[in-house]
Amino acid sequence: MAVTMRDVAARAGVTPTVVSRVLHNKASTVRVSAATAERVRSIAKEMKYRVNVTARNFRDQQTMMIGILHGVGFERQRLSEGSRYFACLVDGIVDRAFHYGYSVTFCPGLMGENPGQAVSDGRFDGLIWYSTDLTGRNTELIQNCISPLVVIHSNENDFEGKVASVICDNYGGLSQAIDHLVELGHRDIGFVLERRETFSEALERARIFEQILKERSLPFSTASIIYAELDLTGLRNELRKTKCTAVLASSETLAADVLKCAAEAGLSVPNDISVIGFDSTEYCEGLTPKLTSIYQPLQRIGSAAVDLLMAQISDLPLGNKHLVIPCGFDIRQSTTSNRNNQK
Amino acid sequence: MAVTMRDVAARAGVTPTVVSRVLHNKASTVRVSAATAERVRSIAKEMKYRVNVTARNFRDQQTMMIGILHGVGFERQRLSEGSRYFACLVDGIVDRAFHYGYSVTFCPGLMGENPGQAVSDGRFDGLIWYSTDLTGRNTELIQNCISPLVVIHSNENDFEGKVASVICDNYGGLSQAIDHLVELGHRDIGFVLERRETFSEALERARIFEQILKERSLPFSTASIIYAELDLTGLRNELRKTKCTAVLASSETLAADVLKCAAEAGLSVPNDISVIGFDSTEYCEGLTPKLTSIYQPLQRIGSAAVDLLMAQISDLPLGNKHLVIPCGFDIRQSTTSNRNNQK
DNA sequence: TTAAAGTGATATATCGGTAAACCAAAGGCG
DNA sequence: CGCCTTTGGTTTACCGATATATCACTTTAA
Repeated sequence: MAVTMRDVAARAGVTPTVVSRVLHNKASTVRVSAATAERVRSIAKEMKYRVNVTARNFRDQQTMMIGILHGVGFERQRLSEGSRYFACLVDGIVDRAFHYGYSVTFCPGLMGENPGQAVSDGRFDGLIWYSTDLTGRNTELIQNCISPLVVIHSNENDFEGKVASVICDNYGGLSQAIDHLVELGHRDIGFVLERRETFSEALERARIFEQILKERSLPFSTASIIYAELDLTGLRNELRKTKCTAVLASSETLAADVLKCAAEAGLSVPNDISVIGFDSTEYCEGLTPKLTSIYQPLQRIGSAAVDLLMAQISDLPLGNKHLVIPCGFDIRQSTTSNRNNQK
Repeated sequence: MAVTMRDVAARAGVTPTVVSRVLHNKASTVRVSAATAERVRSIAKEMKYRVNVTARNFRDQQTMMIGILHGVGFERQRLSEGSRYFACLVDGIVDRAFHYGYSVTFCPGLMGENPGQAVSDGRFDGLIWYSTDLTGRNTELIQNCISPLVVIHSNENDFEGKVASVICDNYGGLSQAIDHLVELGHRDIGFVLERRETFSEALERARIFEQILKERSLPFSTASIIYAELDLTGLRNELRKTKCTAVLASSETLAADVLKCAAEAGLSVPNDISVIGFDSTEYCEGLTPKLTSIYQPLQRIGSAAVDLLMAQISDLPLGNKHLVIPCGFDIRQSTTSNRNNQK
């Protein structure tokens, strides 16, 4: 059906080997006359020859394919934010992989299996494991994986340093936010968390929040963590009675809820209370007041993971196999009001 | 490195052919003694043999891989909604493809190229083209594509009926919403659109909205389309002066804006004005009042596309190659207030 | 007793590309 | 003139799985 290298070779009156050499510029190592090369090239073009990628990959014992392991349906949990997280991460991964000539494939079904299996099955050259659940059995599977693997996560688990990983610098991000507030004169700072929160990342952030307050010798008590129920009445009351003059919210939508409740409670943002969110999408710009936010550069996290993976696949010496990507911080109106807001 | 069929065969004292037969239950067509079969099976298991997928695919001249063609960075446009659209669609596609034993791969770089190329290159067995931009050159490329291809889109372009496609029944969805409003006694119904909207789907919905109103002999004028700027002041005024007693918003976030502006304008929802959004995520549940919404069953759209594609790949006769997936409609408080709200 | 039918396995060829080894002819040099 | 080197190729083998053809050896039927 398709035009093969043999077809081109026949028409050019040479052997497939010559065609292969010409078409991949191996002329530097092996000798092909300029005339022959030109002839082969033009015939190949004329016949619209294209390499059969599967054939080459088979021969080279590679796949030029990266697998993304992730849980099934995780994006249904927190639809909007999870989806964005997913989409941006994938965007970063796909983009960078493409740059290396690699494609990216999904394999949700493989989650929970031995992750290296898919690689040794010849499906992928390497894997990116992306999940918020890095506990129990998963930890074990990941640690024992002998295939090229990079884990993208957010918690402290470092798999005894064995597994390459990309994490986001929540500590740095929160530090920036808190320092920003302190500079503005705040001392009583709260953290808003959803009561139903099982999302480990939010809990992790709350933990780090506490740590930083203590490091800065800022007041921390049980009252520093404010819980929001699905029904926002409670949050409204909490805000009304809290002595915090600034709060961080564990997510963007939660921050939006805080803004809403503050307004309902008759509190002016940022004059009565300053608010900082997590994740800085255009959504922040649409809120009133515009929301100051810490954010994770998701695309960069994705591309960094690919870089780490490629180093493993190519057996390059990789300097640091545990990348910590700094968080971004966008200052907007919810902490600075009518001063200039950056960006 | 990896255990091959030859290794297993050698240990079992048979030829690779026998191993192949045993491991794929071809015993029905070819004869293998029960004893040999058992021996081979246990040795294969003991040696942890797994087929080399690339090798088999090469031999069978297939890839067991579906490619998703989509624009680069489209999800940056309307971050939250685009991401969700993307994530859910992909979820549906991946899930269903997996069910057929297929994997799904991204190839953003191929958008704009001849889509069939990737298939004839032996990269994929078929393609799903997913884009809001199905105009101009893309139309031509799609029409001339000879490879298995399914297009997921929303506009009327049917490519002369040549190309298999999945579209969402915007007409049906909007009809339900409008009929729902009419049943509640509304006659003056508006459609809220972002002024900056280039998102063809929203424009398409506005067009259908107009059509349905006319079919129902409901009043339609230029005032029936309400434009929202990024700054919501205008929208607030529009709502204040509109004579519409109900509005549809072209997206979920826009509907949220409408709720907000209505509140600011002193209008009670749904008593003074009823609001219906597009897309029904948990976000709708979090709004006050909870938002009645039309929605696209994105996962289903994705899986339907895979079904169509598989039929083409397997050369099965496919009954209808133009699937229209019905929209869902969730009635909540923003149209019915304190009556029972479904689900 | 012998040909036909059945059983259980082997040998071969192939998918397309390419590295490695090999080789014929032309040119260079003492 | 004979030997060595360079040039420009060709031959061969292989990656792993598997369909197809083939082949010994039984068993059965006439």
